Amino acid sequence: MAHQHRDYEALMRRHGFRVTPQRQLILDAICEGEGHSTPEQIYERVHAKAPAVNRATVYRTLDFLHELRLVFAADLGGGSMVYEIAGDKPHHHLVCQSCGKVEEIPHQTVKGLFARIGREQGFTVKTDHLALFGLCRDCRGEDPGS
Amino acid sequence: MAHQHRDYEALMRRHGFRVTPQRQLILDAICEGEGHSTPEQIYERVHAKAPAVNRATVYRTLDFLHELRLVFAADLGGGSMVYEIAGDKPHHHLVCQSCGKVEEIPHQTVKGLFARIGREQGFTVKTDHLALFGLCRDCRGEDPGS
DNA sequence: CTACATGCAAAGAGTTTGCATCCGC
DNA sequence: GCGGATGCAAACTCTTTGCATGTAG
Repeated sequence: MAHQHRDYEALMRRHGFRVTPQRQLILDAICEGEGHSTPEQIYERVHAKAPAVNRATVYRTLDFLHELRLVFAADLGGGSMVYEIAGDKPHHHLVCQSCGKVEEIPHQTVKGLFARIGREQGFTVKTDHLALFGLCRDCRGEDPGS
Repeated sequence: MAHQHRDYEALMRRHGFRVTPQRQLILDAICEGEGHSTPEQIYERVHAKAPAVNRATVYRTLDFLHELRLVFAADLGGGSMVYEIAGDKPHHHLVCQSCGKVEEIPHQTVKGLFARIGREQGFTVKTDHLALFGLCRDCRGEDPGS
């Protein structure tokens, strides 16, 4: 299926897990998303190709892929977690509370903070997708009271 | 009821809202928590004093108090939001994924990042309680594969 | 052939909503 | 007394779980 990332099949097998069609379909669906996908979106993409696949399998597989570090998981506050294919450098998100727009923060910007926390508090930050909420360039200034 | 924070009654009335016994009880319960409380914990504290108060009222009131900025809300990943009385300087949290311990990050540590994001990306961060997940001093080094 | 993975259906947690009643102002 | 606030119960969303069946290795 030519995923852009490295040999996920070998990774699964090396850890003693099986490579099933469902796992491949779900991984494909995450890649198709080009960005963040909710479990429901992933389920729908998979379901379009393979109607027999169950929601529970999607949830179980997303946990599984996240544990194998094949996907990133983030809570962008939309009610569901969102998942994204791993492999590129980590990046983080700014979520506008007014218009809902999501923009990225380069890891470079955040790196210093994580390092400082490691140094000063002895805590290793493992958040792979940080989400910060606030007002984007277009919406700030429009939101007086709230 | 001598809350440590400023005149919440006037604030509510100024915005055209009513000061009800439920709202006072819920505010009290948040203060008693001394830290983060889930809606359920708050409900239980209120319910002990006033069994007639309903869960729905707790949820509605927490939203209400958050909108008035009388309480902070944070998602520490425990399944429920957590609420804390506002008024002190903002602070943020490190949540250990191994032992569950929660420690604080001084706002000072995070401030630089928020400022940088405002400067470089034109985005005003409004996250009042940031939560970062990872491994605390005691747990790092213990967690090889995962 | 055996243990891991899946499908199904049901349960579970946390939260929200419609509507009649209540009560603060 | 008017309109916001509450209680109640039901619904709703997202996710998890038990168990029988299926299948990868």
